[in-house]
Amino acid sequence: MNRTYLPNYNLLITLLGGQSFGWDFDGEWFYGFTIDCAAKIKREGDDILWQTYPIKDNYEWLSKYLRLDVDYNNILNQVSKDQHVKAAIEAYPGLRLLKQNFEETLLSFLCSPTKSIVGIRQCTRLMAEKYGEKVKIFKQNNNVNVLEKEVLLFPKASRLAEVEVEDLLKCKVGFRATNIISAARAFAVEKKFENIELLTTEETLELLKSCRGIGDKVADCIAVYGLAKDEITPFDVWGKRFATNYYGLSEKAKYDELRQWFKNYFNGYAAWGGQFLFEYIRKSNGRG
DNA sequence: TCGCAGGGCCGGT
DNA sequence: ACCGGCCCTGCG
Repeated sequence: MNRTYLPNYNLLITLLGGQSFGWDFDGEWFYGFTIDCAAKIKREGDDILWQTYPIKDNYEWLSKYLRLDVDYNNILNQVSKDQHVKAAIEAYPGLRLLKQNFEETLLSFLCSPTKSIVGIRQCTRLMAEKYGEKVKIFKQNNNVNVLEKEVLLFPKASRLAEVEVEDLLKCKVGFRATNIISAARAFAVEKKFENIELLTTEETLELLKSCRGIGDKVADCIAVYGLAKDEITPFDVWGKRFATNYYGLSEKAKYDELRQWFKNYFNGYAAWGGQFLFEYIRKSNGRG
């Protein structure tokens, strides 16, 4: 087991808040499956205890996924522009943004339209069970490694590219099935996203939106949670609510107007400001 | 039990 | 620029 000093990092709301869908918390450990790694993490004071599977002690993976390189205090200063954000930071101290694997983010957010977070989590689990690679997780008993559980990783695009629609429908993805399969093919066969990390944010969004099933909102989610594009934030129903309720934007404002307004307002850190506001307004409306 | 909304998107008007 | 339909689930 590894120990890493990591104060001011709210694992609960960051891992389970709706950025990612593969984490569970049993009251002590967070267990997660992603496309390339399974992990367990536990908070202990200012430290976290953690392990990765099947590649053990993979700090490189952990550091990238949790974005341990960001200057968090600077980000908080940058986004603390008004009473609403300040209240949200107060309410959810240590909330962070993840940088997930792009392939996984692409495929999991294709499951998201008109679904609740609970529903998306269910889809990703069913897809992992059906198409994912199996990984064994161990725990230590008296210095002996004992099998703790087997988890299934999020499926690869190359696997999803070859499944039948009928079969994928068993994962309760509904009308999103064909979109998921065609995006998986675009990724794995056409190599459509090969150079996506080199593109500007605008180019990235255009490329994503050229896929069936990816509109403004899903494109933003993939860009923020999978590519760490910090200067934009996704606007779902809750995002539109904080835009109108807190900042007086029109209910009829178009998506691009919202995106541009918050991009300017948060000066390059709209993703962070928006994430605080999203959690804040959502929970204050009873989605605890 | 039923109705509704859920981290929307697309195609027809 | 608007609007209904989509496949299904959890929740009041």
